[in-house]
Amino acid sequence: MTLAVRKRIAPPGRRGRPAAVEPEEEGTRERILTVAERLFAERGFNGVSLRTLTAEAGVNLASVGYHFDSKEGLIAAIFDRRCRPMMQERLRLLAACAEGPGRPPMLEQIIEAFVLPAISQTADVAGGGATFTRLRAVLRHENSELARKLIAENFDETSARFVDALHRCLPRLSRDAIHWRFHFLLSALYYTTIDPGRIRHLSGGRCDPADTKVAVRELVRFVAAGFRAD
Amino acid sequence: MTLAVRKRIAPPGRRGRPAAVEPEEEGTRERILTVAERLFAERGFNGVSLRTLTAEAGVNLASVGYHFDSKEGLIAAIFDRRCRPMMQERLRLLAACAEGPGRPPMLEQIIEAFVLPAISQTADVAGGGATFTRLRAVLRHENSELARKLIAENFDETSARFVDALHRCLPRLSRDAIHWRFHFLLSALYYTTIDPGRIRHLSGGRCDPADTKVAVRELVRFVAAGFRAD
DNA sequence: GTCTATACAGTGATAGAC
DNA sequence: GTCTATCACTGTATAGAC
Repeated sequence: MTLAVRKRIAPPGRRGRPAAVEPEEEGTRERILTVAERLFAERGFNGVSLRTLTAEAGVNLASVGYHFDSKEGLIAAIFDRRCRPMMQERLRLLAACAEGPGRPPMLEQIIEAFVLPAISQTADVAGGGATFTRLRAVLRHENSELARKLIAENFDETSARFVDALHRCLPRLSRDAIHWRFHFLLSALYYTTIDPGRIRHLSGGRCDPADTKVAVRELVRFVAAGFRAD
Repeated sequence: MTLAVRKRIAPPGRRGRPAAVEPEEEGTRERILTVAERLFAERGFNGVSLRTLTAEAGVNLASVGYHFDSKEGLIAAIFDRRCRPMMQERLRLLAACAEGPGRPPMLEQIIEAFVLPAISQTADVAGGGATFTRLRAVLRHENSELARKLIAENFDETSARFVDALHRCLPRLSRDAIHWRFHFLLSALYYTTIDPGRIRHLSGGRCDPADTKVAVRELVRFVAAGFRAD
């Protein structure tokens, strides 16, 4: 057994270090969120009891109820913490889209505004983005109803905004066609972040989604052409 | 506990029924494969012990070892049973691709040859195709190393054949570009079969991958245009 | 060849002694 | 807290019955 109990390491303390940007070094709330995100991603939502979770985080069992009401409230907060900044970034980039000389076509700009924040977050291993991506995938196959609800709450509004923008960009397409093609945009984004190993393997290591720049470029090029079909 | 033991029901027998196409009504081997596929899809590979599995199937514990050597051998046989006919169908359709008046362009034919058998199998709920699709997804997130191995063994060769065919079809593209676009083809196919609910939800129910004909048509149109980009 | 009963060695979890 | 005996359960191996 490699468990080794992992005694709660004393927090780094404030010795000589200037005040960080964050309001506090690592509060109970943030600590729970970070540990829960990792554990849920590793063992699934039902695979982690609140007892093991709070023990691992070095906090009291009851603090989950205090900060998040329930276990579902906890995972909802995890989603919120990751999705809110990503959605804001998507909408910021969407608002910045504009036609102009020397700029890519509007369609390419919109697609990039949608995928760039997601791919950047997943690529941010240190910041926990990769963990959250994995958590979403694990949850989807473990508790699809809860996953469906959380994804709807966090992604529906932004997705609708992009569907509208894409339809304004390609007005000759039917609403259904736009939806189908948006679905294939989601496909490319999802599969690229969730299973980068398959293309790496098939290409003998030559194509690697870990190279964010190349991945975004290839994805935008392919999907934009798909949207322009017929 | 709802186990209920399910005493091995006496096989239906051949009473008055003409000899079926299959060699036997339902042998131990087939029974194990079918039950295991369903249980693994529901509870994961590690979530099902050989004891509960054999009890559910109404067979002896040791018969798994006899027929499949090990638990890994069992899941390998499950993959083989589902993948072999699908791969044969893919290669048969690929061989049938040809240019000609009144036929779709070669590129569209190749893409359809790749996706049609997969989507048909997933749509075949009664035949267990949907269960196998779910099993693959669950396994991928539970035991990625085993999943990677099984997917490589069962899909690598056929995929390479299609990559070659696609490159012959679009010789001006680099090998890397072909691989990236094949990756997006896999994305569209994977996401369409694994999460048909998302587009159904976003489109207010108007777009539904359960309509196989429409799904294949939209997928082929989008992906073919993507392959022709630039 | 097919199937069965049973034995075996390894696992994580747990409860009680210290 | 820390060690240890025990337990329930796992996948696998084998000897023998049809």
